[in-house]
Amino acid sequence: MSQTAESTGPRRAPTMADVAKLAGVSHQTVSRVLSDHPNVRDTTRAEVQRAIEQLGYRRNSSARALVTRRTLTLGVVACNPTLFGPASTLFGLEEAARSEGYMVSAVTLRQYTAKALEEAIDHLSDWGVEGIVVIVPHRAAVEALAELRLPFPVVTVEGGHSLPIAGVSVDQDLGARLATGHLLAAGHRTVWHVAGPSDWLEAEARVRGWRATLEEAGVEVPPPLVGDWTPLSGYRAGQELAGRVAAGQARRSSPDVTAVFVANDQMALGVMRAFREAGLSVPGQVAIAGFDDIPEAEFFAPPLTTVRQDFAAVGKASISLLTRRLDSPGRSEAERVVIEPRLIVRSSTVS
Amino acid sequence: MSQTAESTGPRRAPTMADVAKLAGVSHQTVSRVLSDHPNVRDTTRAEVQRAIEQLGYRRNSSARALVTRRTLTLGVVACNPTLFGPASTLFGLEEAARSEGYMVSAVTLRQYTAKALEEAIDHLSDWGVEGIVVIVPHRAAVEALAELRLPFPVVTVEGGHSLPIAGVSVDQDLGARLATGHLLAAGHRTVWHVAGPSDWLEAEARVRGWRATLEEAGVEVPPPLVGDWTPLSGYRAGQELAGRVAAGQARRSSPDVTAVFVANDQMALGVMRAFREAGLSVPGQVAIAGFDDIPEAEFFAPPLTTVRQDFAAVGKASISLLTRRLDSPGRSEAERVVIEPRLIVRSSTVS
DNA sequence: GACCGCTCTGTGAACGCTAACAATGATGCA
DNA sequence: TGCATCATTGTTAGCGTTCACAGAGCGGTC
Repeated sequence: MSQTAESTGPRRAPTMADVAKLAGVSHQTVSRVLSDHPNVRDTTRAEVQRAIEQLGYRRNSSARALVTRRTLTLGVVACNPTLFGPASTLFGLEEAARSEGYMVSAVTLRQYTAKALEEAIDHLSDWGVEGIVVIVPHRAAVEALAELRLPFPVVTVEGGHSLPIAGVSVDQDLGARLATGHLLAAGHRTVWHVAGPSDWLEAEARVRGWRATLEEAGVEVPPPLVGDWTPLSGYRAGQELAGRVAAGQARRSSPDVTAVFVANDQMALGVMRAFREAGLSVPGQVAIAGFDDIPEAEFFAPPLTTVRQDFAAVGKASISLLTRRLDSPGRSEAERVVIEPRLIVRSSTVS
Repeated sequence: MSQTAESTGPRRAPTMADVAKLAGVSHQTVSRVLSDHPNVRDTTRAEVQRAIEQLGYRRNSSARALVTRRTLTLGVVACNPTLFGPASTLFGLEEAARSEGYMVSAVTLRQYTAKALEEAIDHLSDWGVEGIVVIVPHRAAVEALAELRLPFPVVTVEGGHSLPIAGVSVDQDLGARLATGHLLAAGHRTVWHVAGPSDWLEAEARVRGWRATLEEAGVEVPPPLVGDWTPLSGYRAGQELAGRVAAGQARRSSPDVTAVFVANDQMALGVMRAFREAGLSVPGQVAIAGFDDIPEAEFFAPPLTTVRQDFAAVGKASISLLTRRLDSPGRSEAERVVIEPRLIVRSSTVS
């Protein structure tokens, strides 16, 4: 009861020659039919089609790639596909690639070292990808990437603007300004910040936008706390902040904590838990804004004001940047696409 | 300032023949060095290695695949890589595949129709995958899959047990029993259930486990509510349940709502929001348990009791199942791997 | 010294496809 | 009718590997 039919033996996959013989034409004509070449008589084409279906023939991609020198495969190096951002980007990216006729192969990274990145890229090169998208918004990784002289085009996602690599990114600075400005407009004297890890480019840009907004408004800039994107680290930062609220009137060394801009929604969740445990009401005593707009954010207690990033658009854009490069290998300037984020106001900042 | 060096022109990638010429040996010897064949003199091997490095030579995977008839590529069809489960599975799976020397190419599905599934598989076949993992725990999809007679092995993830396809799954029934049993043990008269969409196999299995536990305990089985995995649908179900609590003593047609087992954490979040808005305390008036243990669950308000699934293990197991099949094509029985879930008790069920 | 067996290396032929060119027949037009 | 043109098809030669086999050289055994 094996899957192969009858007793024909192991029966190898049919080849173009088999189809040709059955249809009574040359293999080249079969090839022409498959690649939609115009100069094939309709009756011949039909005959070939029938033979193809009858045999269940499929073109051998390796043979094809060998002679055309095109594998039609794109590689992706992703940091952690469990995070909402990278996962969504990957989703949009794969769809875009498929619709342009490419296959995408992904490699995930456990560590963000130059070595791990090189290994990942090596692995992809071994399989002959025509280009890669790197979704590792980590300073060290992007710098290592810039050093590498690769024989195919590379596009980064959130790779920053300082290095000469093509890339797509959301305007993190603007996002941070939207959130911080929103809190200031609500009447808060200043806005505290729980940042992401300092070696992440996104984290850094969000700090910049937050700081600039405060400085432009001429208000005091409190020292930012630093987390690692996880709810737990947000929880720790929240405890620290709650402590300051409690100290309150007593200690006048830093401004009151009445508003916090947290660098991502997961950490904001942790911060809110800490506040809850400390008996602080949100937004009554402290207003909180996050970043990302993960699907859960709307249902947090209270629903979280946050900055939405269109990750699907990011994925799509990265593919179009990459394929554009593949089509015209001449261009070498580092093209950049920037996508605008949007502020989503919910009840964690307005009562 | 193009990426190619000097004025050597477009310069094609070096081939085995180039390496052979430089090292003063035949291409076959180069091949032997690359595949670690024992019968090569050490000095020769070193010479070849040096030539390889000097030229920056890489084996052409297409040519290799053509002659060996092995693409060393595995395909994955995933439903929605934005969900925590599939994403984590993919993560573990990719890592396992890579360590076994395979590349993985993923295709994502927007719709769960037989047609979409077939297209996805077609796409993968076109690129010559040696086998595929299907992460689409949807009844229609799995049934369609069972109909397909594919020329390569297929492994499902959460594909149910009714069909003769190899697969890996978490024991959903057990998970539901753990959660429901936990709530009964805490003294609740019965446990309500917010289920996932009925055409999802996981949802169905969780309903089964929940119902069986109640029946075995000899308590009344309330009618299950149905959501679609999203927090919003959980919110709606929560409103419905909150209404019943309010009706309370008045209406005796169904048992009191004091405990709810929700089929995933995201919906549980929605349920909790609805309860909060209705002024119901968790776990004071109603206890809630979820399923999945997403990273956020621990920081919900209150932290959520839930069932943890080891998705990384699922991914790993699916690859080992698949590669085992590739290595011994004879076996055709539908092997199944079942992974045990674990109950994580937090304060949403105990005060 | 003839023979065997072993190690190391090279030669030639696939693998299944596309590209380039050649060949055929039909058609158009002077 | 003759010649150029075009549509349609076939033939041949690779693409860069690996596999199967052959061959050279060497040491040991009887």
